[in-house]
Amino acid sequence: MSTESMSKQFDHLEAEQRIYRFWEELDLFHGQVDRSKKPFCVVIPPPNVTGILHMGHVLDNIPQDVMTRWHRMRGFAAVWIPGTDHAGIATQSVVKRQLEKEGIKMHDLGREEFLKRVWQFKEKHGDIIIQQLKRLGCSCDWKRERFTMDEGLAKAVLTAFVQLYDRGLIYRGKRMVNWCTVCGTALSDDEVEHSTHASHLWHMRYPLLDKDGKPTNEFVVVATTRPETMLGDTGVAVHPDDERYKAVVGRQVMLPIQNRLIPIIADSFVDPAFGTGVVKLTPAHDPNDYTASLQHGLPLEVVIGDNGKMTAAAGSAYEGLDRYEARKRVVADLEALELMEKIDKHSHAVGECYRCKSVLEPKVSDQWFVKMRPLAEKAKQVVNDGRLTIVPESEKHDYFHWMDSIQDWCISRQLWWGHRIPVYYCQSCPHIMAAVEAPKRCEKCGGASFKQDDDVLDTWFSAQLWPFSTLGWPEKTDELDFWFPNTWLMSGRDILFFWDARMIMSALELLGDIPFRTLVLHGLVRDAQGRKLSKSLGNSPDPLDLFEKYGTDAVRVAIALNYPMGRQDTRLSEEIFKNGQGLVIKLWNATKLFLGNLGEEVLAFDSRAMQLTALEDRWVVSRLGEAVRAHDSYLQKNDIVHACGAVNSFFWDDYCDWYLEIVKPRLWGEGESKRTALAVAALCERTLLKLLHPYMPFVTEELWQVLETRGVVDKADLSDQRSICVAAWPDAALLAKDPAAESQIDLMTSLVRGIRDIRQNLNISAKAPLKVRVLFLNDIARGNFEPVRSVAQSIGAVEAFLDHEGEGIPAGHVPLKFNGGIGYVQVPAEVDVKEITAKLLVRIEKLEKQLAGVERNLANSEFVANAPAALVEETQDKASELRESIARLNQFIKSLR
RNA sequence: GGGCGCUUAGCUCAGUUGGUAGAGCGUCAGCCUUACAAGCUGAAUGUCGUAGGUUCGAUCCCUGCAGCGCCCACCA
Repeated sequence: MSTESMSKQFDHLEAEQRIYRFWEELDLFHGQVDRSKKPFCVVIPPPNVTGILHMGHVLDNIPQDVMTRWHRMRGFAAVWIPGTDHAGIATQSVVKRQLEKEGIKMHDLGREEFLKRVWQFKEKHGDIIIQQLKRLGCSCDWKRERFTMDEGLAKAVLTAFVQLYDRGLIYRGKRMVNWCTVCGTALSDDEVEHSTHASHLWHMRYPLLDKDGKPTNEFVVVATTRPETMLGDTGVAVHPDDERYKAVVGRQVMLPIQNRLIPIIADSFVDPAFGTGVVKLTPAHDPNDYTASLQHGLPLEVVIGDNGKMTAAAGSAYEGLDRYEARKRVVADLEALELMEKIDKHSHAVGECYRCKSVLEPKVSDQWFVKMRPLAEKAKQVVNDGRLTIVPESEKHDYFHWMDSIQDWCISRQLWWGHRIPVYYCQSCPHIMAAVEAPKRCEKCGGASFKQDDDVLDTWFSAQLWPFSTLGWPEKTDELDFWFPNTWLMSGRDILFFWDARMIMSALELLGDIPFRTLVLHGLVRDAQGRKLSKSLGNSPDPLDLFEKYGTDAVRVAIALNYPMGRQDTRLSEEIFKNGQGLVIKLWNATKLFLGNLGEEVLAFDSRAMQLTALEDRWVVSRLGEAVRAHDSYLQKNDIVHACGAVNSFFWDDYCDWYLEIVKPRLWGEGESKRTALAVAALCERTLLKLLHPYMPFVTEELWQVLETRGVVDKADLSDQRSICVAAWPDAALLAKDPAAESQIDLMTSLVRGIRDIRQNLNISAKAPLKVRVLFLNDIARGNFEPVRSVAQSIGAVEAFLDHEGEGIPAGHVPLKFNGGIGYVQVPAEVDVKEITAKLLVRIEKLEKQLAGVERNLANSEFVANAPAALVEETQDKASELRESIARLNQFIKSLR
């Protein structure tokens, strides 16, 4: 590509997919076990197989791609393992709904046929999210793509189950669990979301019987938030020490509507201060009541069915009614019976399903559980002793708290889509067996007939194995040996407990090691008003729209520069994407400037052997090295914002705004000076493209190819030249710091800025030549000035710099301060004296304010006595400096009159 | 109910061994300067949430208060 054909801007719509195909053809992302290199392994948090890309994925995956690309370029044996999650509940309900649209009921179809349909659905839609991750530029090893229900992973899941079962860490038990009536399955405690609802506290009268079981005119009044459950009451409880009710303990009440006699018992779980101090007991539908019923031998009466509708036991008047409809009905019926004492307003928290948001019902049922206590202890240990790092550290607090209050994990789900629990019930005896493969004979009785458990496992059960199941566990593979533990894991804060914590526990238990060395958690993105992104609010931009509008590189770099580090969430606005786009354009144009001046020449240089004499060349190389060092040290600390920011500000502020502006005259000229400037610019270009590549992979690849085809070659750069993806990361050691050059350029830029400031203040045009007298603080400053004299002259449009001699401000000059001395700019005759005076007075006022502050400190004897000597001295210098400046300005104003 | 975080320029946010504040965007002013007007140059703007405490000195450390947010939680 020649300069002429380098288009005006980067056509991201045309280029991105072409470039991604190019990478795939070269097979650059396939990680190989290579023991001569250091391993780097990241596993993607597997998106739902039927999902589509949203901003959450974008947020998750950009840092992973940045880290993977960075390590790959740094010569690690890097692999980023992709894949998808079968997402039990979500996928099953999508397919179920789809079938219903066709008028097919899932249960009519039967388990086997239904699963066939889900697989078909998966085959059809499973690739969408993968293609979208490619659009995002993710450099995943697609040859290692996995699915949580593929053959290998299924084996891992069953093996894990059997091992935990054999160690006594998995058991079956009758418990009260959270039941989602919409999804039709039990959930774990972590899948419950609590939210506060404004509701009522119904006070209901239960007619009291006397000691002999005869009706009385008395009542006990119970308070409840769920009146419909009274149909299943099998008792009433009061606190044993509650004087108000001591007399009635042991007596019975007539449960209204049901007309059933139920006992009044005493139990200390009752809070006498709440409501009336009397609690109705519905053992089948309340966890506390269930516990109490076990102690007091109360029966279970199930009145709400699995589908959220009232059962036959609720009575024929209620059977089949939705639970909320039944609530209204019960309240009305009790009112009609004059048994409703009062209804208070009351707000309380209810548990909701994290998937479908419907209100959960407590339900007593047989479920499978994992014993978490022993696992949690080990998981705390590895974080405590620093083997596993959590970033940001503040999240450790939540982690430990969760581990400390952990309950056993309900892993059985009453679904069809998922890993079927590998437990077999002998049909000839009560023995049950857990096995990866269906057993042939019963260990106990030798029977050959088995029934497999109907339930499937929680999706998070398979997800927790992801860091090692994707590497081949339970087989002893080379990959597992090399890449486990994973290097690094990035996830949103919202799945710390669902996923991250459980991976830690299962890896420790099953492999005896941590799953990854560093866990990095990020916050969420919100919209410009600070609201959560959600479909219903319509405030969640489609990432693909953003890619098309701004370019994927622009979106990526914008996210990187605004990443929600730590606990803070980040607000997204179109503004940041526009800025990202600006950076892409700027990079494009800087390269265009460089190539435009290269002409048809071939530029083969050796950066290691370059003898830089021009000050700006030495300076920019020094700054470049500083940028590499800053970037790497930030990214080492997982600080993507500052890492990317360091490169960004070098590129824009140092390279474009100063270096390129300074060397333009050299580029327009001829000869060695031009060649050197081109070589330095080429070094900067090549280095910048590499530094920016993890953030902006597409445009940097495009420009890298342009430089390659134009023969811009650094002989010192032994990069693999096929693609920037495998180019060698810049070596900061070759870009040594040059303090002399830095302070010289610093002097120059501050001087030029001072002159520009005066031009603006006095309305002197940018090009009008000025005469400037300079007075240096010392010989060092004078020495620093000489090499930059001509540069400052051209950049500052200065006709001549003259040495200032003598006292005070020369007549008709306005003073400025720079890092190294004082300058006096000769004021052209046509400038308005009044205007200058006014502006100077403002400046004097500011200086005087500052001086007052400093003098106050110095007047304080305790400050002088206690502050470090160096600070006191510094303050004194500052005071005299300020006094001098004020005096100078006053003198100048006088001289104008 | 328990725990945690946040409060800094008009907006979004940086700011660690405590030494009176920064960036980007926006605003204003001047520039179409042969890479880029999606650009360049410059300017203005802050009792660092509030009341105390420690200190010579507090945006920073401690305490109370207010507002916002997050996580955890079976008072019916």
